[in-house]
Amino acid sequence: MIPLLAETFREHGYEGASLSLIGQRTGLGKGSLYHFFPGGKAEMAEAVLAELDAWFETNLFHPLHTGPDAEAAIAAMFRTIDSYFRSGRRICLVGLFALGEPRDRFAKAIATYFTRWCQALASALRRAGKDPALAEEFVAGIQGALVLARALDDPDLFTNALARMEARLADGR
Amino acid sequence: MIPLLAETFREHGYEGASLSLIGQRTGLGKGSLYHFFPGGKAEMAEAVLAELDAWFETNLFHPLHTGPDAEAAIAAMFRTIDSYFRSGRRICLVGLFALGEPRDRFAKAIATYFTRWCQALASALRRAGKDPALAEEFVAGIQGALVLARALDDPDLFTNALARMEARLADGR
DNA sequence: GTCTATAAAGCGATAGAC
DNA sequence: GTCTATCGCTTTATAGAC
Repeated sequence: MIPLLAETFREHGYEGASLSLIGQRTGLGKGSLYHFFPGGKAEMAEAVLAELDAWFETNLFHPLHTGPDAEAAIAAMFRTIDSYFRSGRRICLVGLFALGEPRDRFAKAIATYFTRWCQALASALRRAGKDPALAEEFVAGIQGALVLARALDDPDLFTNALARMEARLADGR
Repeated sequence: MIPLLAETFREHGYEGASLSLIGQRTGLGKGSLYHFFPGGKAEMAEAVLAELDAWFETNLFHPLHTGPDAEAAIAAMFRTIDSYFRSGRRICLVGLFALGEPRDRFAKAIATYFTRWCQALASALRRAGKDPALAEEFVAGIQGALVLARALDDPDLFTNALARMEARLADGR
């Protein structure tokens, strides 16, 4: 259910994902949708952001913070990210919301997502003996690579960008 | 006229910029808007993208390609970019369009923008004796930094990101 | 050229039968 | 819980007076 909503928002944006479109994708009528989400579309988006937040917390931030081998945790992050964003064929919903109109409405969830990502990565970098300032650079690099990959319709741009970041770490730069 | 349209699309997105909102910002009624742009909103966006393309060609791409001092041209690009994006307080309209729904409709203009930027920067990097592969990395880094700065409502993130890119060049990395 | 009025369609949201 | 029907509003776009 939530994944279907997430995919609809990802592909059409918050405004572009009309209730009728959401109904088609989920196979539910408006009555059912408002039964599960009395708050309407805004509540659907909140639910999506909450689930997304939980997923990243479990699969990315927690391992980065607590993984015994920090270097391995960072390498695992790059693999997880490549898989999550379908090697550049999928965009970041939070990034899309951040750039667009819905930013103000979901400002807290958006800010939390990026703050936690940067902090978790910085923590792992520190423990791995690398420059923690790279965290912002990598998170921004990932977001930018998603923009570029989608703009040029070339998913390889994303995969290559991830590879270059890992190479920078290996070089000790 | 076009700058007013551009700012409205930047702040509200393609779908969020309704004709009534555009009318408010430009001070024109719908009759006047359709007089100048018979194709409606799509034609307004096309005009904005065309003007934007011309601006970047003149102020960024051309200097990067033909500037006698390639290193100085790259430094000038960073200054121009910082000014254009209001030190992180303004987002990139093309990046926003690329991530969102209007991507397919304006695919050509979007792809051209990023392709030319990467090519121009790669050309300057090559002539400056740097790694031309950094071009994609920097363009993506700029886009990602704009996402992050807006997500966290912290323009300094953008300025700092630009500074780190320049530092990487100076270090010969 | 710029305005008002209006058409036709789609939007989010609600009500109520089942 | 799920559906259909509907409300009120906004949207893009057009028509026509001035």
